[in-house]
Amino acid sequence: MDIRKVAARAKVSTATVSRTINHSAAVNATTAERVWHAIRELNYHPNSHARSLSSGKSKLLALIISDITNPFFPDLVKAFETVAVHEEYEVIFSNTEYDPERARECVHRLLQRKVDGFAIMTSEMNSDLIEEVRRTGVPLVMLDTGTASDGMSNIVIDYAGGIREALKYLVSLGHSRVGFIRGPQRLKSAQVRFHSFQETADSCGLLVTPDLVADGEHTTEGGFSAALNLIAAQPTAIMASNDLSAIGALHALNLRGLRVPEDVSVIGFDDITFAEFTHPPLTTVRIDRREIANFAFRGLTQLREDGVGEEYLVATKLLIRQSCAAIPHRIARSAPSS
Amino acid sequence: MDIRKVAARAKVSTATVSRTINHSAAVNATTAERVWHAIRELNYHPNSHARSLSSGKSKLLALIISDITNPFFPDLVKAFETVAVHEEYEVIFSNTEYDPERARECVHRLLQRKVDGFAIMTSEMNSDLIEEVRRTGVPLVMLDTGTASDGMSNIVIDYAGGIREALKYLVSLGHSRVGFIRGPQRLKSAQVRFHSFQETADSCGLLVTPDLVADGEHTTEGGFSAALNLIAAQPTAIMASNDLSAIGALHALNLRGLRVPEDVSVIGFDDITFAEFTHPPLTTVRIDRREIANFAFRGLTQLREDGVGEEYLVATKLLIRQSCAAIPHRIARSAPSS
DNA sequence: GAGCAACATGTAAGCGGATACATTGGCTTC
DNA sequence: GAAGCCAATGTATCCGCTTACATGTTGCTC
Repeated sequence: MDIRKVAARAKVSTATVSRTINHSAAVNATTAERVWHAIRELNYHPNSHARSLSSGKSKLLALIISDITNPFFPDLVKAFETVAVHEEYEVIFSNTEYDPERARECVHRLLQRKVDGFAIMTSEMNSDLIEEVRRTGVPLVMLDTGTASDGMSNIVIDYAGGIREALKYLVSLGHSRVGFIRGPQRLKSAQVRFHSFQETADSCGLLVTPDLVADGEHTTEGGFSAALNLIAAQPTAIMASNDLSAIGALHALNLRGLRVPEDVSVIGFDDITFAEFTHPPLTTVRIDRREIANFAFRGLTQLREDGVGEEYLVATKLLIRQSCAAIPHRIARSAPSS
Repeated sequence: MDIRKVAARAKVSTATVSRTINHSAAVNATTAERVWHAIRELNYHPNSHARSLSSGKSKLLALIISDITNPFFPDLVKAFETVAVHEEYEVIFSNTEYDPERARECVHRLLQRKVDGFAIMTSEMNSDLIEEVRRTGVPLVMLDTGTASDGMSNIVIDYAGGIREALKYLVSLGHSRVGFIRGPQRLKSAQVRFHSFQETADSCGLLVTPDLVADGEHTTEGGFSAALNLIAAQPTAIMASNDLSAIGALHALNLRGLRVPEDVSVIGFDDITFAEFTHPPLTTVRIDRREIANFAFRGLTQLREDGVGEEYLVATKLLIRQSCAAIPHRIARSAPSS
């Protein structure tokens, strides 16, 4: 079942069939109708490999993420797939498992598939690898870790703004001893969050002693043990670098008999789906993954058209739920009840 | 940069290069080394479309799921991708969004991509569509909704066993008024769960009055309102058709001031990642998604080799956490405290 | 030393479409 | 009515690889 059969059936040449399929304007409407008819009759589906081979376009987009199991990603993947499919692209997505070596393999595999674009939504990617992709000329959109330049666009999330808004909110509730659960400091995105926390704390006159900072690795387990450590410093609030660690913290607090938000307020970051269903529902900073996905797709399209990269800014937004409370005025400076 | 350049560089024919790349035994070791060397020097990556076109194999697998945003799927997708990539396959995955029409589009798109196999892990798929795939001769593995036959394998999850185990556990804790939150009854998997609940209840001498059954649509929102309805029937335990609705139920109960598990026990199904982090941690029935993924991949491989489908059985397992408690003996038959 | 495996390598024909270029026929223009 | 044009379609090449078949080499047997 190939284009020849269709051509024979419709009594035209293969060229005309091809033109019809590709909606070329040069085909007479009547002829086109005859061709479509033959296509339907034969239940013909063009071979995309042959198409890609001769046209040089695969209509395939690569989406590289760290780990689909991390609740940050599913929304992103879904949104990206939705736009892509809508624009007649297929997406191949790949997990790097936070491993630069796997990332390298991913990229190479996908390069062979001649993808028409790379959306790399992860940080574990060596700069030489990125350079390699750049040199191939395949459009490339990065998240946080890129730079808008020739052939590459970058999506920047306003982590700093989010952290600032969140911390100021805590301060407005009367908190002054705020603990922070950091993410892996090798990730730029985690660095920025922590840095922004420190800066905002400074500007608000909060003292950030070392015992108010713990490492949570951006996981629930990490958040759990980090919170356990933080408890000794008797914070009235804990801010986590992401929701997963905030959830871990919630559990640690619960285990220690500390009530949230009465004894300790907790605030997360990302707004994963589940944040709404923790106990109590988690106040957090939302990052809109659909917006990221849309920017990524748009960036790729743009790059294909004029080759010049752009920078896209994704805003964040504080989402107040029920895991933070004001400190009763008269005891605002004392330790949490215990 | 094509195979010709490599051939020239290594001073061999393109055939030899091709053989080398494909690890054909016919190539002399010394020659092969020279070829690999040239490949490395030129940083050559074979064009997979050309490969697929001439070999007839795409090394591409289609994984069709309902919605990556549903926490049941990420583990499955990841595990499937892991085995596939390990065996040099790439996977294209697609969301049907629970929509048969989208499912049809997915299948057609992927048929054009000449995927070497379909893993359809979703139920919203008309039987004629499945028949269509079957006729193409592309290996096909289904979840729950298929039948082991020519060119098609089926993975069967032991929902009934899981429900039975869970309900018997509740009974062993002294519960006799158990509410059930059903899933969408158009899904076979949800039907089976409910049916098994009724059956087990019968065999244990439990009375399942209509007010003890509510529809939760397998979502948190659905579970929430279903639980709200069930409360009127004063159950001592609520069993949900999946974890999402169990989580919704947890919230409803909490909202109504009912403590879990002291006042009402709750039990879920699936064991999504988050089940561990609810408050209290959710007792549930685990379905091992990695096992499903492995079966799916193995099934596809098998089908390619001998074309005859098999049936794979996935066991379920009760996971006791903290959302269920025994009814104090003397009030075992009375209504929950209120 | 002829004959013949067995192995290593080369040659060339597709795989199924896209598309540059050629061809055809009808229509306008002067 | 010849020249020129445009629209519609056809012809044939190429995309980059795999592979059947052809060819060349070596070593072994009798």
